[in-house]
Amino acid sequence: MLELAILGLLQEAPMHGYELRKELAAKLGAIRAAISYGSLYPTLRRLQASGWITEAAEATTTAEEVPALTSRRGRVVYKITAEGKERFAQLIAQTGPETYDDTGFGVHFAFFARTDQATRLRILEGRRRKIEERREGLRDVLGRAAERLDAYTLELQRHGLDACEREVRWLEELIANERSGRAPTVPETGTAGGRREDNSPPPPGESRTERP
Amino acid sequence: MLELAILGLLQEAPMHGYELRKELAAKLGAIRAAISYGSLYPTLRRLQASGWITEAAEATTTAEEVPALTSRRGRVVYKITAEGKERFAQLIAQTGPETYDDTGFGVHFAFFARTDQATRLRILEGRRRKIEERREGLRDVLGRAAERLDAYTLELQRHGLDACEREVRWLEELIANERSGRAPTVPETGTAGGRREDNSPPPPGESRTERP
DNA sequence: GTGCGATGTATCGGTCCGATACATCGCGGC
DNA sequence: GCCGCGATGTATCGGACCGATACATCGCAC
Repeated sequence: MLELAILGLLQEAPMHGYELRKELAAKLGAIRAAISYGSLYPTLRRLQASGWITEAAEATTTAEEVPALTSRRGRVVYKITAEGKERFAQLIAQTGPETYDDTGFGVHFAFFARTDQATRLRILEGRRRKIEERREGLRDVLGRAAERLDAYTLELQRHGLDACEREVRWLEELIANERSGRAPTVPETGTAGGRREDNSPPPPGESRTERP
Repeated sequence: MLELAILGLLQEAPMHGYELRKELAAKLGAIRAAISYGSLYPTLRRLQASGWITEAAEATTTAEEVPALTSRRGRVVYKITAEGKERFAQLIAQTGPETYDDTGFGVHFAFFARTDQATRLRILEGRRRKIEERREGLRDVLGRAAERLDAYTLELQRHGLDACEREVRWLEELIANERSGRAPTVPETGTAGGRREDNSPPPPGESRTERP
């Protein structure tokens, strides 16, 4: 998952570790906290070893004129390679069971703008199926095993069930929208005043600036 | 976290691994999928080594009369010890940062019936604080960085924000209820004579919207 | 000029997951 | 009778990811 996320972000711009972490937090803030360096750096190393990213060390203008007694550890900027882009395309289109858990789905969804429509639909439906199963499980417990559980546990299940139902509805909307060939339209989320209504959909194929 | 959950479940009744996993799934179904055996068995081993649980091997009536050519691997029933109960009491009352993340909060909440009111309040408020912070982060991104992100990413954030707002409201309700409610204190069931009877825990959110 | 918070790279131990293996049990179908 | 098959049941292994920690630089306020 981390691998996919990093490759996706580096596709937008070269970055160093710290930056990557922040961008990741901004992009995935809805589904998980900031990623740990204990995962980030080893993964970067692995990606580099696989040839999917390269190190583009900071252009310390007029570089080694400064002897640097303490071997200055400059920040390391990473950049995706052509192979890396291929790898990303492969990972983003390939779905497995892990694609539908909370984190996996979140990461895939965050890069939907770079995903073809058929895959988007497949992922949304897979996610919906999974959440529906969770929902059924919770209904079962609340129905059949209710008297075995205390009030707090029951309340937890109820809250979870509510979240499931809500997510299914959200997914239904997205799926319908996807089928009709449009990007997500903004449903009335109670809050939020004037959000720009013209969220011009990212046309299935992305139209981002290629290679800055 | 797993340790706490296992100790809590075994406090209700002795169980073997498989059963433990199912009960865990039923009790925590709202927050996480079934726990993996790759975590469960090593943890059971650790708990046993620490003296918090003991192995109460199946009461194979008239035991070793059967030679058992293939050394029959019976199921292993675990039972909490007095030290284990102490350990549980300590873990359930002690709060750290991990108490407020999704899993940690879920596990603590699931055992609220065995938690004193002051701790319950502390945990609920800590969780609320954490979710409020997440909410602010999402609002920031949606407000300040909106044009940097594509429509899908924004939609993800909106959905996350919605979930945060909803959870905060849920927590507010629980907190209000806690402050005005009476303390339940559930004694041990199963083991030893349960002296005090009928403690109907507080109705956490009895005023929910209708549910089938 | 000094402390201090943000930026920045890196490692280590530990928790938990997913895949896999293997054995027993009850039951329906042939 | 017996055969397969799904549920029950215990167990291990490699890998992903986290949290704590360490250490270094930079800009800026006091």
